[in-house]
Amino acid sequence: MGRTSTPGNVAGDKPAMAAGGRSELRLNSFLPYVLNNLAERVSAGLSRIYTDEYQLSIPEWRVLANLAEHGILNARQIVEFTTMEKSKVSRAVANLSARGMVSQQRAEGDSRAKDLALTRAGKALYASIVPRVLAWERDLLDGLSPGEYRDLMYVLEKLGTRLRSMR
Amino acid sequence: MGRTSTPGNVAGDKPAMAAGGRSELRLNSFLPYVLNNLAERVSAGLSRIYTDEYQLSIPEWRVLANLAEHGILNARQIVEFTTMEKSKVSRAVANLSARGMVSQQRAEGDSRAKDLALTRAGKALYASIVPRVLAWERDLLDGLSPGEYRDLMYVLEKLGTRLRSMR
DNA sequence: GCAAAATAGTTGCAAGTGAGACTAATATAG
DNA sequence: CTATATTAGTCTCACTTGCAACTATTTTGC
Repeated sequence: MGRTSTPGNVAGDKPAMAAGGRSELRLNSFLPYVLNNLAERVSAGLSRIYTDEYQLSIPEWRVLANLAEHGILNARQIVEFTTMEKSKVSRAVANLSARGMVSQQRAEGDSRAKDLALTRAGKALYASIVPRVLAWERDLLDGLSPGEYRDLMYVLEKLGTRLRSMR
Repeated sequence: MGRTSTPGNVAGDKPAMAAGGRSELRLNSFLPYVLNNLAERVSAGLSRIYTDEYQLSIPEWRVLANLAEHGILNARQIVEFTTMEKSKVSRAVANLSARGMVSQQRAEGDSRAKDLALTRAGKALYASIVPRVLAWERDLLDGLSPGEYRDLMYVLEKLGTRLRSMR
């Protein structure tokens, strides 16, 4: 599982050119474009599971998943984890709460904040969705070798870090 | 530029498990989640360039870039290239047209369709943006080795293909 | 050659969104 | 302490979006 050889050099070379200054834009090898197109299509494919079958919006699903994973969180923490707007999080929480999936309780020691947690029903909902989305991911990743998968996740992680340090 | 060794195994192993059926979801190694978070943050960072400084919305920028790259296109083709909603494309085209950046002309042989193309002003606008977005991308990619970059683009491409065959 | 289906593109409408004003509570500084 | 700044979360408003309905044209099938 060594280098992922690129048959036909699909991606083209890295646009380094620090000296020499070529400056043409090819969308198919422009990372922001490629990344966004792919992410949107992945999101659209996956979200059909929890929207169609569980009437959860994407923001609601993200809140659900983060609460499932981290236990008790307040809205600000969810904002940090998801990079969603705080108003978006607020509304997603309100909806989930109205549907009895999330409990809210003023936080001890800071009564501005609310401790959010999944209710029993929320956990059950989450538990019923997880296998479906994992299966979907598995299906998507099917063509990737373990090495390719690791490379991918590693580089995405690296880009995320880099991005954090850019502005 | 060989295997991208993963210090500390940031990404975790590929969730293959075809047999054995583990089923826990960890968001930080759940590709759709990681991909979307990254893509959104990349998009937010990059789009500041053409929104703040050129008053272009993201859909408008995408239309502009596709016309610059492919020459004459109709709206349907832009929809294909960008995977944006056709109404979104329609409105972006209308705006660009109103600002004199895009010309429209009924297509020969099919008078439902319109041949869209950049005007001189549209090309000039595009030409002034390209160096900025390329510089931004270069900055983002700075920490990546050429091998990592190729791995990334190759795997993203592969996922895109896979996705197309899923539905 | 014509009726029915398909396609290109626009538009109306309801829902979702982002930005920022706002309320309430807490932290900071002098 | 008290005044000021900061923070958590909600809410309002203007704008964007997605969907479906719609017009106009072209293609298909009989």
